[in-house]
Amino acid sequence: MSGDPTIYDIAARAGVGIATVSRVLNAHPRVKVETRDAVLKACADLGFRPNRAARRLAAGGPNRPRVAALAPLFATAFAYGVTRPLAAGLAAAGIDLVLYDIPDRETKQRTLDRLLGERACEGLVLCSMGIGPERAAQFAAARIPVVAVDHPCDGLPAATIDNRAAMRLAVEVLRERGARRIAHLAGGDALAYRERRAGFVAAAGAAAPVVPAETPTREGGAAACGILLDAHPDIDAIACASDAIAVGALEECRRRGLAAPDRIQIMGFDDQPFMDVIGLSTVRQPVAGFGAWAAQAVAALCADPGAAVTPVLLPVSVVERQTTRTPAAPSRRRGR
Amino acid sequence: MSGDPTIYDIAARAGVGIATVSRVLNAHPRVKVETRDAVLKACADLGFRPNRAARRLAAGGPNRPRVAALAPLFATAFAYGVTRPLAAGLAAAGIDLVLYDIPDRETKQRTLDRLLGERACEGLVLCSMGIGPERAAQFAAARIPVVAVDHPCDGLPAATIDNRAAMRLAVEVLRERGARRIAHLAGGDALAYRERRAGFVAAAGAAAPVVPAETPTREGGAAACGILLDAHPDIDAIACASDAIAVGALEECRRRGLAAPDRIQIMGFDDQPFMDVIGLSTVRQPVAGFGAWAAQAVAALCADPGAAVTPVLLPVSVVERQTTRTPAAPSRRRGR
DNA sequence: TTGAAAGCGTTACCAC
DNA sequence: GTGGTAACGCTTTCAA
Repeated sequence: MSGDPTIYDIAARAGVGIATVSRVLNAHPRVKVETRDAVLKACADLGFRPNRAARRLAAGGPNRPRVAALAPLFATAFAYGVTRPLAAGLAAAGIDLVLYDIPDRETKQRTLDRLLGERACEGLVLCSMGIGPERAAQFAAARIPVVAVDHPCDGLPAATIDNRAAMRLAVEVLRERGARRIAHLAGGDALAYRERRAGFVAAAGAAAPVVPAETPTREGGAAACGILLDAHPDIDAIACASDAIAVGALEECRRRGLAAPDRIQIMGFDDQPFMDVIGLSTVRQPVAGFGAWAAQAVAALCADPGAAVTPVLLPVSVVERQTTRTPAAPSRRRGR
Repeated sequence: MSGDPTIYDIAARAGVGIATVSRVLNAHPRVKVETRDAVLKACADLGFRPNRAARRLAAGGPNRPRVAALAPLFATAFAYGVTRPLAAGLAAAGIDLVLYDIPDRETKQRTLDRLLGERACEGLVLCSMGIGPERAAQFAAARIPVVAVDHPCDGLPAATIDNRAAMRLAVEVLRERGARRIAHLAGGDALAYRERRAGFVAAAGAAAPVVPAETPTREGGAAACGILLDAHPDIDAIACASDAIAVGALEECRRRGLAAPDRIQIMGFDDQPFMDVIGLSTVRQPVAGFGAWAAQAVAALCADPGAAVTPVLLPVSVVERQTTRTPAAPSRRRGR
C-alpha cells in the first residue's frame, strides 16, 4: 500500500488473476460481465491508474522520442509564432512535442529539474531563455540534446538575431526620417530586451532617454510612454522594445494628441500579425524561422547525437509603415 | 537484429555486462574511461536509443498523466488563445500537455489512431473539432476521457458557444445601427462556421448574399469581399465569420474607397488581440474560457473517470467599435 | 472464461 | 570497477 495500486492489488481485491484485470482494462471481448464489473469496481475503489511506462514496455509500441519546449507563452504572440512551425516540424519527424509554459524563473528551474530527474524527454528546445553551464552539463551528461532559440547560450546551438544591431538599425532609420530626439521604451530583464536597449544606447547615445516598461505589454508600454513624455515632452521619436509596447505607446500618444508620424515617430519590434493594418513601422524578426530551425536542429540531434548543427544568425529588416515618416513610397529596408 | 538495439546488444558488442552499459548511460562516476568509450562507441555504431518506457518503469518515477490536445494551429490566433490557459491549468494539475497541430482531416485520423494504438495519453482535448461515435466508443473502451472545446460532440462534455445565436445577434446589432442590406462572408467547413452561416441566414433571410471565403484568413476575406461587392454593390453591412476575414474585408473596402462605418459597416467574430486598436466591431467569444474549462474538465476526468463534468455554453457579446455606426458612446452589448 | 508464467528493456542492488 | 540478477507493472501466449 505504499505507492500507487497495481493490477496485482486490483486482482487481489477482485479475487481474479492479473491477466483478467488486464483483459478488462483492454476491453477484451471474452470476459464474463460479473467479473468485469468486479474488476471495474476494484479499480474505482482503489483509484487505479495503469502505469503507462509498463504498458508501453509490455505492449512493445514504438519508442517515439519526445521533445520538450519551454517558452514564455505570456501575452505575446511571439512564442506562438515559434511554436507552430516547431510543432509541424517535429510531427513530420515523428517526434512528440510537450509544451511547457514558463512564466517565471522558478517555474523554469522546477521544470528543468523535473525533465532531468524523470528523464522525461529526449530533446529540449529553449525559447527566449538560456541555461547556465551546470545545467547544460547536466543535460549533456544525460545525453539530452538542447537547442536554443531567440537567445544565445554558451555551448548550445542556437538560432538568434543580432538584437543590438537591429535596434541600432531602427534608430538609424528614425534618424534618416528626420528624428532628432529619440527615446527608447525598454522591455524587461530578458536578454533580448537588454540587448536591444544596449543597441539603442550605442546608436542614440547615453544621454538619450530610456524608460523601461513594467511589462512588455500594451499596458506597460502605454504607462512607460506616459512617464517618458512627462519627463521629456520634446521627444520626437520612440524606438520600442516590442510591438506590444509600441502599440501601447501609440495609444498613449494619441491620447495626448501627439500625431504619428508628424509630431512623433514610433518604431516597434517583432512585426506581429496585424501590425501592418495598424500601420506600425517595426523591426521584423523571423519568428517562424526560429521554430523551423529548432525543429530541424533538435530532430537531427535526436536522430544522431553527433550530428553537426550549426547555429544561425537570422536576418532582420525594418518595415516602414505609417508611424514613421515616408522617405518616398512605403518600402522595406534591408537589415543586417 | 529485428527491432531497435537494446542494452544487451550494446553490452555484447562492447564486451561488457548490461549493468556497465547502464552505468555509462547514466553518467555513473565509477566507470573506467576505456570501458566507457567502448560502450559509447558501441552505442554510436548501433544507433542505440534507450527505451523510455523501460527506463521509467525500472527507475520508478511518478506516473504522470499526459493529455493530448488536437487543434488546428492554423493561421488564426484562436487555438493559441485556448492553448495558453490549457497549458497553465494542466501544469498546475501535474499533467503533461502534448500538442498536436491538426491541419487537415487526414492528420486528425492518423493522430487519433496513433493515440489509441499506442495508448499515448490519459486524456484528450479536442479543439474546434469533433469525433464520430465509433471513435468516441474506442476512447471510452480505452478508458481515455475526451473533452471538446469550441465544437459540440455527442456524448462528450464540451465547452461551446451558441454560434447561431451569436451571428443572429451580430445581424441584429447591424440592423439597429441602420444597416439595410446585410451580407455574410462565411468561413470554411468547420462546424462553427457553418453554424454562424446558418445563424446569419436565419436572421437576414435566405435572400441575403453569402459568399464563402476560400480560407478563413485576411486574404480569403479580402477576396471574398471583392466577389461580394462586385455582385452586390449596394451592400451596406457585412457580418463576417471571423476577425481575420473581417480585417481582409475591411482592407478590400478601403481599397475600393468604401468608408466604414459610413458607407459600409463591418462586423468580425472572435475579438482577437489588437482588434480594438484596429477598431473592428466584433462578436467576442471567451477564448481563454475554453482553455481553462478544458484543463479543469480533463484534469477532473483523469483523476476520477467517474467525475461529473458539466458541459457549458459560454456567453458571447458584441463589442461595438469603429466599423459599426455609433448608437451613442462605444459600448459593450450583452449577448445571450 | 480464466490463471500461470514468460517476457518487454531498464535500473539498481549485491557480490566479486 | 564490473557482472549477475532481481525487480518495475503490464500484456500476452498457453493451458486448463
